[in-house]
Amino acid sequence: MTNIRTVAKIAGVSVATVSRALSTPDVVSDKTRDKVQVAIKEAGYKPNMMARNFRAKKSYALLVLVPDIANPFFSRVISGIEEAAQKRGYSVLLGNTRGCLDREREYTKMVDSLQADGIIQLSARYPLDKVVPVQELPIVNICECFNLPQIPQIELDNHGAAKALVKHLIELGHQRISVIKGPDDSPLTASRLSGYCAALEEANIGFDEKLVVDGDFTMASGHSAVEKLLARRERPTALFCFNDEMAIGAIKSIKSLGFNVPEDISVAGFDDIAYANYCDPPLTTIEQPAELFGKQAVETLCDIINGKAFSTEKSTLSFELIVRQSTSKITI
Amino acid sequence: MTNIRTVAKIAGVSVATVSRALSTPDVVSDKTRDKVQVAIKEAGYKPNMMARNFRAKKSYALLVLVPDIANPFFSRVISGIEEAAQKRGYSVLLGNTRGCLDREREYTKMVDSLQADGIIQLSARYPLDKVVPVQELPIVNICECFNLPQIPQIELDNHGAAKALVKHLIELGHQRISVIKGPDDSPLTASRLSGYCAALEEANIGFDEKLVVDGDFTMASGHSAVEKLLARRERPTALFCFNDEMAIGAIKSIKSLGFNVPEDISVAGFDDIAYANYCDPPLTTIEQPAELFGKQAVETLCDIINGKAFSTEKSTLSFELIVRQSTSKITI
DNA sequence: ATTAAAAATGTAACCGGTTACATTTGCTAT
DNA sequence: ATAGCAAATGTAACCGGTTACATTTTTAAT
Repeated sequence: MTNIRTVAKIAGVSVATVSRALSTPDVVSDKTRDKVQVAIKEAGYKPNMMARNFRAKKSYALLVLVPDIANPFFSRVISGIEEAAQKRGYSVLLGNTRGCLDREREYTKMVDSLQADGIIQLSARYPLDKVVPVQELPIVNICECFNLPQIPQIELDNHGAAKALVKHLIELGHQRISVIKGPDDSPLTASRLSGYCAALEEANIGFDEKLVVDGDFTMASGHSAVEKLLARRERPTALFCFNDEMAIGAIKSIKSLGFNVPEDISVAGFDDIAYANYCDPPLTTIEQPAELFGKQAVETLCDIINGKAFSTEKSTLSFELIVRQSTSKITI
Repeated sequence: MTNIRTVAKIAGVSVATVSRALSTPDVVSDKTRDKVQVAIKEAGYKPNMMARNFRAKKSYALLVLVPDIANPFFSRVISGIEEAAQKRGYSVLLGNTRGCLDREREYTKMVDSLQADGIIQLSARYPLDKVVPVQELPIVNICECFNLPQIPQIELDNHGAAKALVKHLIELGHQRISVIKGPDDSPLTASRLSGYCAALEEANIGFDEKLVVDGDFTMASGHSAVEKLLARRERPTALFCFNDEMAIGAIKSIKSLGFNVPEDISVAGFDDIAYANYCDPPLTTIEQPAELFGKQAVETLCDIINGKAFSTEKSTLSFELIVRQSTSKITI
């Protein structure tokens, strides 16, 4: 393996000059720079980034901790992360945690051992036993936040989005609006539920806890939740699922029970995954700026890593209500 | 930052002993090992992996080059890669190439600069101008292969899968079977098309090139392809799409034109993405062992990296035909 | 008790860059 | 021509581990 010393020998200069010709070419004379370039070509020299990074005590790698990389929403976020990271000269390390705390902890050690400069976490669990300053463990928490004031967080206006969606349903005449929520340990569940309640309250509709059923963000859970819901005497006329997958599962279930969407029951989701526009009927949902989550996370994390000023205020991104054909005016 | 020398001083031993206590504990006496452990705890020492890897000239990172991380099939493959890599002590670097050759080339340099030990490529383009031995650029090509005999490749039996699927359609009585193929520069297109032809030939059905239309693996392309297809005088009775996304787009289009699936036209896809079981009607398709692709790729790549024996034979994985409700007996 | 062999430990070079500091070279002004 | 300064280059230490080789300690055998 040719190294910088080989190049120096060929060019007839010192290793320092070769190093400078590469990293700070402006301080090297034109003549010398050319000599070095020729020598580099002749030697077939490729700088050893590990050596460079080791010296600089930086890995130039960002670690992404994601509960499930196969989730289409997370995929888009990661796509945004990758693009932004690449632009800034960082590489992206992938950590699929499957929601498992052990794996999160394990991956977090990569920062201690200088294998990653920082972490972007896409789920709501702080990976250490106690919170340390972000300078010590550079971390940005996005999409689903654990609400620690010391940690930079980027989140959708989940309350506002849920409220807007439910308001849309109410405007269509719906009063009995069911919810398939997420797991109770997810902060998304709480904020979307509060948005739901807020919309009901504004319209003077009473909250009925029997209309709220559990889900876990999978299509299968949406499917099974509906069976309970429609077995009841008094059926809801609309159904708000806390993500698109559950809505898709719910629609399948509703149809197989002999009902129609939206004629018998309106269904709405959350996320606007690619498929939402292709299901039958196309899904009314909330669009999230997935790639923007990734981009902002990278920018904030890089600021932290490089000791720049950054805000510990939670950053809130805006949503868009996408009305498609899965919701319609109530028909009696 | 506490380093190995600090620990050595505290423990009252040499740096070599500390290093050995960590990497080859069996050659260190019990007493010394304990002393070192205590010193490590006292110093709060975390080994610097960059230094270790630098010395070993190995990054212990595998680079995954994927054309589109948001593709649900690729997501599953990556999930399999991540799991297998983690088990073997490798981390996973993500390179989203968006099918762009420049980005592939750029990422490939990470191996030259020792930022990655090898590459798993999920698309069919060799990233260098000319092929070099895998020992020089450790690379494994999976899912969609460029057919270079020197490069280890793992692929589905695409010909056999397409043939089995078309045979299934023929057995249901279909004779006019349309195809929405992929881009012509993808080897998947050729092998799946040849499987289609083989099935037709076995059934003595003539090949009609007017039944084959272009697609690009997106839902939108499946949607628009159908419009051309059904505008014709003599409609096909079945449609084989080269992936599930296009099939989903096609189904939407078919329905919006007033036809029913499968009564008027049977539709089949390829990949068995999670959604295939939840669309309406559920999609007949080919299941690919996505995670297994990832696992085998990691194993082969690690063998190459570590100089072990490996096969340059193309490895072929088996598929499964999943018959759901989007295909049915022809009705006339 | 003595010695040989084995086990444990220490010393120091090494990996391939970067960079503080020292030195040399080139340029300008008198 | 020469001092004075800036620009260019060189020397060598340093980053934090690993490991070949040398040395010391322990164990086993006579």
